[in-house]
Amino acid sequence: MIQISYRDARPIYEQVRDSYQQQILAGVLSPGDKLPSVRELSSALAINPNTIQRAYRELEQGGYICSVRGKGSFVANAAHAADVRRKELLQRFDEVTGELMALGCTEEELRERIGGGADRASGD
Amino acid sequence: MIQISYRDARPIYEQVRDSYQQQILAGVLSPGDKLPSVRELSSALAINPNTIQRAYRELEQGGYICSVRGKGSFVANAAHAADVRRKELLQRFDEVTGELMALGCTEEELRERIGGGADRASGD
Amino acid sequence: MIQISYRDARPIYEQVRDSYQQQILAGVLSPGDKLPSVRELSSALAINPNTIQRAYRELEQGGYICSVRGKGSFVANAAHAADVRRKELLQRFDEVTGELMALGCTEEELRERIGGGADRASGD
Amino acid sequence: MIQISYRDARPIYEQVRDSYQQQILAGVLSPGDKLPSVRELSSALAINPNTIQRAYRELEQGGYICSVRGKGSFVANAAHAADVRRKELLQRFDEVTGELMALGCTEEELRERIGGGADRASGD
DNA sequence: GTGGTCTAGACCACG
DNA sequence: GTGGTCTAGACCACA
Repeated sequence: MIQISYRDARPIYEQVRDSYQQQILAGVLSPGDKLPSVRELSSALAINPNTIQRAYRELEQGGYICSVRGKGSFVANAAHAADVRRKELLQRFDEVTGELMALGCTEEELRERIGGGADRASGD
Repeated sequence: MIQISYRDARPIYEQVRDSYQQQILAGVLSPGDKLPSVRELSSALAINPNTIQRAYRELEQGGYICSVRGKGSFVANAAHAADVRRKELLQRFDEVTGELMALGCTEEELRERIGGGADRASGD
Repeated sequence: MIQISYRDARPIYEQVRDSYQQQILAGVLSPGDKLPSVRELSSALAINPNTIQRAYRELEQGGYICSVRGKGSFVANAAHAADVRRKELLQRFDEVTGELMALGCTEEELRERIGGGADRASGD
Repeated sequence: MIQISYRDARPIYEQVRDSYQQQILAGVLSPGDKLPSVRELSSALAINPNTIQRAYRELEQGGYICSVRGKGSFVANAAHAADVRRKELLQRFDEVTGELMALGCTEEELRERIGGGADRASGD
C-alpha cells in the first residue's frame, strides 16, 4: 500500500504518483493489475479525490497505467515506460559521477562502490 | 559571473545559490574571495534584492560563504562544504545505481560507463 | 468478429460502433447481412448489453444499419452511409492539409505523400 | 483573445489549451510573449481559475509555454513543439487519405484538392 | 460503481 | 501580484 508523508517536501500527488511508478517499474505490480479506485484510495489515505486523480492522470500520461471510465485503472505494459525511465536515470548517473570525480573521487572508487551495498558505510 | 534563466524550472534564488555553490566547489572561487554585495548583484541581474538575499542566506547555512555585517560576503573554507556535498552525491549515486540495476542494468555495464564520456551515446 | 480493447481511449460503445462502421464501409459486411443480436454480442464480448445497444442505436442513427423489432439488425444500403463518411473525411482532409501547410509543409510534399505508403518513413 | 463555447463537446480546459497551441504554432504568438495570468484569463472568460491552470499546465507539459512562479506564463521556443505537432498531423494525413481511397477517391482527386481552397465546394 | 470535469475558495511559495 | 497545491462538493459519462 502507498505511504504518504506531510513532512515530505514533494506535493502529495507526486508522492502518490512516484510510489506507484516505482512499484510498477520494480515489478511489484504487474501489467493488468487493478489499482484502487480514486475514491477508495482517497478515503484510505484521507486525501481529497482530486489529488489522487491528478496522480493517476499523470501516471496515465506517462504510460504507466491505463484508466478506463466505469471500469477502473490498470497497470499498463511497462516496457516503454521502463525505457524512458532508464534513459532518465542514466543521464543522472552521468551527472552525478561527473560531479563526484570533479570533487576528487576516482573512477576506481566509484566502480568498487557499485553493488557494494554491504560495505557502504566505509565510503559515506 | 552568474547566469540565470527564466526558462529554468528552479526558482531564481536556487539558481543563484546553485551557481555559486558549483563555482566554489569547482575552485573557480577560492576561500576568502569576496562575493558581490546583495545590492550590486541584484541590480546587475535585474532581480529583486530579497531573492539574492535568500540565496546568500542559504549559501551561508550550507557553509559555503561567510557573511560579515558591514564588510560583505566571503567564500569560506571549501573543505567542509565539499565533504557535505560529496556525501549527498554518494547517496544519490547509490540510489540511482540501485534503481538502474532493478531495471536490468548490470554492474559491469555501469562500471564501464564511468568515465566513458567519449562513447556515452552508445548506452542511451 | 469485433475486437475491443480496454487500453483504447475510446469508450467501448464507440469501439463497437466504429468497428461495424468500418466493416460496412469496407464491404466486409454487405447490405442485408444480419448483425449478431444484442444479447449474443454482449455475451460473446463479456460486455454489458446496454453498451452494445447504444452502439447499435448510433449505427442506426448514422444510417449504417436498420433494426427491426423482433427480427434483428441488418446492414443498410451502404451508398448513403459512404457519402456521409466521405464528406466527413474530406473536411478533415482540408483541415489537416491546411494546418500542415501553415507549419511549413509544401503542397508538393503532401501531394507526393499521397499513396506513397512504401516510402512513408522518409517524411516522418 | 481566446473564445470558448459551452456547446463544444471538448471540455473547457482543452478548448483553452488547443486555442493557445494553435496560435503559438501559427506564429500569432511569438516566443517570449506573455500570456494573460491565470486569474486574469479566468475572470475575463468567467471560468474557474483551476480550469485555466490545468490548460496552462498541459501547455507547459507539451513544451508550448513556460510558467514561472511569481512572474507569469510565457510562450516558449516552439521549434520542438512544432516538430511533434507535424508528426501527429502527417500520421492523421496518412490515415485520412488511406480511408478516402478505400472509399473510392482517386489519388489524383486528392492531389488536386490540396491547396485548392477556392474551389472546395466542388468536391463536398 | 467507475473515472472525468468543473466550481468555489483556501493557503503557500516566489518576486 | 504571480503560479502551484489542496480541499470540499457537485455533476456528467460510462458500464
